[in-house]
Amino acid sequence: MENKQVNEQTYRERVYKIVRAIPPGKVMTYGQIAEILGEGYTPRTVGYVMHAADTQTVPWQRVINSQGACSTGKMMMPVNLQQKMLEDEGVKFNEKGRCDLKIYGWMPEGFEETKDNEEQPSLFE
DNA sequence: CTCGTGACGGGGG
DNA sequence: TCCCCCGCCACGA
Repeated sequence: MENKQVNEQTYRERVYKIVRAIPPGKVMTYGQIAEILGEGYTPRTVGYVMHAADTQTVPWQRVINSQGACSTGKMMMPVNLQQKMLEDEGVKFNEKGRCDLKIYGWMPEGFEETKDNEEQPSLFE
């Protein structure tokens, strides 16, 4: 392709692509996404990117912080909105507004912590 | 070009 | 468990 813009996914779109792949009832953390995308990405920047996400085409509610809680705060809408949307998908939160990442946490195939397996380049890079 | 900001994370007390 | 501090990097002013 001569037009590089087409082939070159923008910094943000790489994040969105992963978010769109998260199945309902599952969640991912900012740090996890940053780690999958590799160098150049940090939890901070992933959050920044999510801030500008198109809420109509990206399941933004499935991205939460490493504590298992919604970090949306009160900046955009009722804090409960994100949590409520997730609960509607079957994610259970405790009184402190946290869910169990060991249960609801999700990762694209081929990334399962690579215990004794080598690192896989990634299907999202 | 520089500066500040932010949907974060992890370590330490 | 909670609170504080520091590092991280894209992006707008």
